[in-house]
Amino acid sequence: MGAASDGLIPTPQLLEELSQFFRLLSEPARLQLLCLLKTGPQDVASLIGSTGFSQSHISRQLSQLQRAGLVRCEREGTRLIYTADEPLVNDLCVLVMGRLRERLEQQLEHLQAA
Amino acid sequence: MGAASDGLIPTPQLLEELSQFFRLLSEPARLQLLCLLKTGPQDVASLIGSTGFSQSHISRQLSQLQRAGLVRCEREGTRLIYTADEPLVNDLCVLVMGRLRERLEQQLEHLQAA
DNA sequence: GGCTGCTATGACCATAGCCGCATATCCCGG
DNA sequence: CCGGGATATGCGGCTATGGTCATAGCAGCC
Repeated sequence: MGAASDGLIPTPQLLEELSQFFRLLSEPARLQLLCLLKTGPQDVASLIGSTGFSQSHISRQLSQLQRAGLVRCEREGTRLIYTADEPLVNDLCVLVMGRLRERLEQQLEHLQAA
Repeated sequence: MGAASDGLIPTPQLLEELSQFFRLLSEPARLQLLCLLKTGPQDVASLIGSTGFSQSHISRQLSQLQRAGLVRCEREGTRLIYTADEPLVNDLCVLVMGRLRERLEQQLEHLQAA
């Protein structure tokens, strides 16, 4: 399964868009923000407190995520409440985590065999 | 499904490993190599020809992919034949492509509605 | 309107990573 | 064991981006 697109070579544009998407997740700070927001909407102050990053940094990263549609925000008084708006990210992380786990197990048993 | 880990905040190490994995896919060159190899094993010369990149660049990228276990190689005479060794990558790409498609459709109908 | 607190942005530095050139290293075949 | 082709690696230039500081913009409240 998943074989529907096997054998197809993506166009350069698609390749670029795919890699740009993965690039968003390739930064620990952004991934952390997404994971924090996964647990529920939060305002910027909370995110700053949880991560320890500067306000400007948080703002930039959230902008990127918002432009990509991974996050959305709404005003609450003077604050902005951000919300993760893409279950796909979580699914991707779960898949990759499973893979990391498999690899560790393989390394472990390879070690025990030797 | 996939909801088993909702609400869990990854440790810094896990965050780092996840993002490192995504970083591998965040480079068009590497993603292209993976897509080319997805169609079947190839030797380095073919990859150079298909991509137009220099030999040293190809070699470096393949090294990275190999260290990550996404690719594996075996000798055939004097040449190295590389093989994509991870269906996960294709699955991830399919998921993201579906998401890109959805977004384009939304933009389209949003345009028509206006 | 002016003040206050929150968020976004411009300027800037430091670093990481891509990429090619030249060269070293390796491995097969003779 | 040696030669030649194939692959890996040291080096350097360049660009992109993470990260901070200072500051501008902006929305609400008195």
